[in-house]
Amino acid sequence: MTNLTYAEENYLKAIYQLSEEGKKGVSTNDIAAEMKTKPASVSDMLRKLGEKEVIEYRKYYGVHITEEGKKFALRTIRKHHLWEVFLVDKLKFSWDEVNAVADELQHIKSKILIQRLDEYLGFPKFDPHGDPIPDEYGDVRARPRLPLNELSILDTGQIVAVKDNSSAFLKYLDKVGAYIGARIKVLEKVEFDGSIEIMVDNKKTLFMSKEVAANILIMQ
Amino acid sequence: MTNLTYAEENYLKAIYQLSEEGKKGVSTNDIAAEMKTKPASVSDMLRKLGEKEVIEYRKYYGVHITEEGKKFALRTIRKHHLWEVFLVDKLKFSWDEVNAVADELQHIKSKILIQRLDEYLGFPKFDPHGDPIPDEYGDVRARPRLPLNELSILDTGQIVAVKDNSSAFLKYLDKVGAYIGARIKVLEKVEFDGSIEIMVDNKKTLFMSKEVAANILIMQ
DNA sequence: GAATGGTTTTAGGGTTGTCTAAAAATATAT
DNA sequence: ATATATTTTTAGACAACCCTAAAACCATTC
Repeated sequence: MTNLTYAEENYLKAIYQLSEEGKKGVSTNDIAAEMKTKPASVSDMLRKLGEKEVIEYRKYYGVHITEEGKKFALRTIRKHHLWEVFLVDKLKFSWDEVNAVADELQHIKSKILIQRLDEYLGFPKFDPHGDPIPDEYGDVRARPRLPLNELSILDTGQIVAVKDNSSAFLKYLDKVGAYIGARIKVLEKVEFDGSIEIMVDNKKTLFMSKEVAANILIMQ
Repeated sequence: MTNLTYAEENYLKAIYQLSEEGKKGVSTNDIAAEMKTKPASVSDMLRKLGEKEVIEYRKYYGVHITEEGKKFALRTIRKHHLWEVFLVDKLKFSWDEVNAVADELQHIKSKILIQRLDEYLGFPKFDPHGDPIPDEYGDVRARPRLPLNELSILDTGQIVAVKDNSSAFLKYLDKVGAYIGARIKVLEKVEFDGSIEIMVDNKKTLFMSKEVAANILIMQ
């Protein structure tokens, strides 16, 4: 049975999360940014993770996580989220304080510990940020998805899918930067025509018609 | 402010505990046995801990922990014990399952986490094994001490001091292996003369008169 | 006061994970 | 399609730990 070090667990979790956002192969640079490390270090680690067959690694062509790798990543994510629930529900941490501590706690290896903790917390399905907690088998109870035009002002969420898969529509989304995985926030809704203004990834604002918004699915 | 790695924290905790037992300098071999590692690795680590001034290290002459080092060790011990209480009281672990998990949990760095955990557990003063938990400032609420002859059959404890400090008495204790720090268990009490039979360190049994037992102080 | 036995340290090497600097490969633009 | 820019990988080093084998040291004993 493959055993991963703390660092490997962290990398794998990051790779899984990045690949869930974009759905395509994940780049060395992205991983380096996410892990706050240098691309050279990432290359090194990718080689190791490739040898352990938790990722599929083709030099210069980014990374895909394997089924085995997903299991490991989801296990770490499950532990991270359960500890977050513990910190908020039991120890009265505020939701913005928990991430750093959970980053350490997520590596504790005892399986029975996590089972007991899960039970103690009442088998929670979502963490304090609303992210779903994978179950023991790595299954995730997905949050309901809403068309973007049904959100209210100041609502936030993440683009998880599109209804219209026409190439023209996807091309448009690509151009404006509204990719799958983007974090959005509704800044303005125009009553007259239903068009909205959103903030994408806390970086740039974007206007779109009601028709476009209706085809973008948001997970809150 | 000095920062210690996980391994350094583990060594320091072991050194502190060994030095509490024997009161003299701690030997490289003893540390290696305690840490389940090799003497050569210990030498390496002692050099590092010496540089960080948490121990006083004279080559070939064993080790003394410094005041600074004690603080670190007590902090780790406090965390270890608090997590043990959490595992037993909240997650329903049995007292013999907790040590391995607590060995991992004791390294989690967040100060506020430990404060909140302490509060959540009701500021416990003793861990599930009866060992006292150092407070935030490293102070330990000592357990009441009893003369060995006042224990009952099957009572357990640890030799923490002797009343009679005569060299003859200490020599005798040394010879029979009843050193400070030894774990004892009362196996038999003879009504007639008050003499008792005890198990020392789960290794060997020992008979002693009431007079001798009365001079040995036990912490339960 | 030398020889012996046990303990401790040094020397040298392996793994994990990080870095900088330079080389190699890919992507983009004219 | 070739030059340029960007991304990614390799090379070489370093720190933290651990190991084995050999050397150095200490404490006895004769």
